[in-house]
Amino acid sequence: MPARSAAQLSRRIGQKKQRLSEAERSQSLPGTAGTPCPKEPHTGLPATPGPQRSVYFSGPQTLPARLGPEFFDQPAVPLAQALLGQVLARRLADGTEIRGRIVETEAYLGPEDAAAHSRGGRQTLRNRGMFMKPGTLYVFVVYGMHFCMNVSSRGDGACVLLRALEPLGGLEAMRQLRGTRRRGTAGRALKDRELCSGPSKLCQALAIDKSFDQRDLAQDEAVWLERGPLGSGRWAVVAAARVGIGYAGEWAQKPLRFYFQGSPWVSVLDRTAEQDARA
DNA sequence: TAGCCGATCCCCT
DNA sequence: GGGGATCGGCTAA
Repeated sequence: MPARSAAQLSRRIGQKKQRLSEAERSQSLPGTAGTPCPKEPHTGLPATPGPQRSVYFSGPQTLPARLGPEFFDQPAVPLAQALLGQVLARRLADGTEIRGRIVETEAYLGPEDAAAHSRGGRQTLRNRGMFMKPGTLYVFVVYGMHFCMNVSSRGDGACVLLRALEPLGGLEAMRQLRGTRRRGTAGRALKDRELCSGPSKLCQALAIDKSFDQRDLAQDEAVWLERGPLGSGRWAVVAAARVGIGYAGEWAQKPLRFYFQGSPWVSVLDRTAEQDARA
């Protein structure tokens, strides 16, 4: 199967990625508590101490860093690049807030893109979120058991897949959420690097499931995007082939995956693309 | 560390 | 009925 061999090749490349030094660990941001949502998962952890309300839902004195609809209203490629360095935030039912900096994305361009679920202009019940307004989430099930999270961009059927995060806050909640669905691995704590280094891993770590499909990232109270303190300015960005789409012919080779060069949090490295980026 | 491969089931044709 | 934007355990070296 071409897709499988491409994925395996990509994984081989990724397994060479550099070790994460302890010094590179990011410190957790202070958590905040908010209004629980009845159907949201609980981590079982006590809500982190701090202000009772998130700054994003508090009084007018606080200046929200939340990214609004205008941020998402750009084509898939620039949006995929602009998302790098921004912070994805999630508030669980028990008030625990989880944050991660986006370090890897993939652009899916719409009907002309043979790798996109919207290829050929096909619009189904499943992929409706791809055709909704920029900033709408498109969450789908892959391989029958994993979720992947996309953000729709400008352009019908175009979107950006979020592939990896650098965990910033709520790491213990992430670890717990990631641990609940793993088979036969009770006892082994996941390393920080294993929490969000993949599209389905980050969905697990942030408790993102199908119920988040078609939500508005610019409006939702349980998941939102914050402007990263550093943006993507201090990192070189690698443009590489997308992962796991070997079936897509020439589209499989197009450099529509973007990640921070040298980031230990990226899911799959592409050394060739990195050399091209340096040249 | 590299490579192999099974799990699992939704959604589309 | 079959494919799939993944993950992680197992084995060999």
